[in-house]
Amino acid sequence: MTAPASEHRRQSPARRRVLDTAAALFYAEGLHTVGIDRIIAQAGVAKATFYHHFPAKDELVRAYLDEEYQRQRAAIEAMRTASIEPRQILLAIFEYLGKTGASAGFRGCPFTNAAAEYPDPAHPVRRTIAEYRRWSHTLFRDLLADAGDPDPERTATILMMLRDGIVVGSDLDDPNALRPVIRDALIRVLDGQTPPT
Amino acid sequence: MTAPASEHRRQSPARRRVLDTAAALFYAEGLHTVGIDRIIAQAGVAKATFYHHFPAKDELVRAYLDEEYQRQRAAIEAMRTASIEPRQILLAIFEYLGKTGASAGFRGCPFTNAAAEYPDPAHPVRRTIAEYRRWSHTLFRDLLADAGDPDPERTATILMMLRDGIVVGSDLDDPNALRPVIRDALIRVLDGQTPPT
DNA sequence: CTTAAGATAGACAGATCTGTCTGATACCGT
DNA sequence: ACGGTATCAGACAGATCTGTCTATCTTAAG
Repeated sequence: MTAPASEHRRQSPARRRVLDTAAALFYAEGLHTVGIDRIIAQAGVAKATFYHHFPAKDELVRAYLDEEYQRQRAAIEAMRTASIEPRQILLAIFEYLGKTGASAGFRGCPFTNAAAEYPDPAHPVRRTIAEYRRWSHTLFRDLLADAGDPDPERTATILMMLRDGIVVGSDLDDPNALRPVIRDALIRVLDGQTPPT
Repeated sequence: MTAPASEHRRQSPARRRVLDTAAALFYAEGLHTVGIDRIIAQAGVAKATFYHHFPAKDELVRAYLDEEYQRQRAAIEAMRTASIEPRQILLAIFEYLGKTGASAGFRGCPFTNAAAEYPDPAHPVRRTIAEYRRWSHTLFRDLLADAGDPDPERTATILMMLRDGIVVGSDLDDPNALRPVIRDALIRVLDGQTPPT
């Protein structure tokens, strides 16, 4: 009746502490600048314990990104099962982007930031990033299709651009100047259909 | 009649070689992963010479970004003095973004990539990035004003989002799928004015 | 010619980082 | 009660990184 061994591992408190500490440090300071020593010290975990749960640092980075991915997926899935209007979900997503972008400690997108430090597209970390981005694009496409967009694939690609732009801009420019423009931008993209050239 | 000492320094061939090598390596592999040793080895420059021209590695990073900034500025300035229609310049800029985004070795925006590795907004590297982004925004705003946009400030902010989104997407997704959508996105933003809520 | 500046090779210090290993302790299910 | 698993503390190896320093060589201006 107990959970299998792999499950034990996943829910180990030490592992949990490492993951939480790593998430905070990685996001705030970057992947290469934060060393294992600092993570385990702050998490209060022995080095052997860390390497018992993660075969290497890259695997911790992967786990950090994967958890963030699952977190976002769960939040969106909750909205979709709540049977909210697809267009309302889109508005809510972009409203949320603006809000968190202007919140304290915001430091851009964990995935694009990670990509900047892992150039090799074949690297496992990059594969996780690619997975996340495929999911995002598919999510936009499906919502747009439900909302009756005439070309969901194309509009979803534009929404990805908008999303990335908001996140980058909130980090590098004044997020409060950006915030009131987001809704406008979204509406231009959603309602401004392009006449065939 | 000779150039002043500081000018000598700037145009030193060794310095030039270091800067070129650093630019290639930094862009392709990241800032923290590329060490001084590798740069000077590949540039064929002695360590003492390097530290004669740059007080520290961060200063090299700054110089690398600053040079990219000046390069872009010069290219744009050339277009503007050629008295091309402002809207045509905007179209050309975004066309260019799509083209380079799909070219071999593309690895995203040097500035946003650098920001991911330098979290502290007060750091000189971040200041250079901020300067570049202010210039970009101002450029968009002025072009839009010339082109008769009813709210150049606001539309410029949206164009910044679009720009960042294209660059990120070209790096992390399929750039060839993105390319044919760019013009559409740009036109939706430029022509789709939002009715006052 | 003299002198100052640019350049070279490479050793060196000091810090840091990843990953391994030892040895001991606590806990938990069977 | 036993055996596996998680955990701890910390030493250790090996690599790497930044920045300094010595000692020598070339070059060009005055």
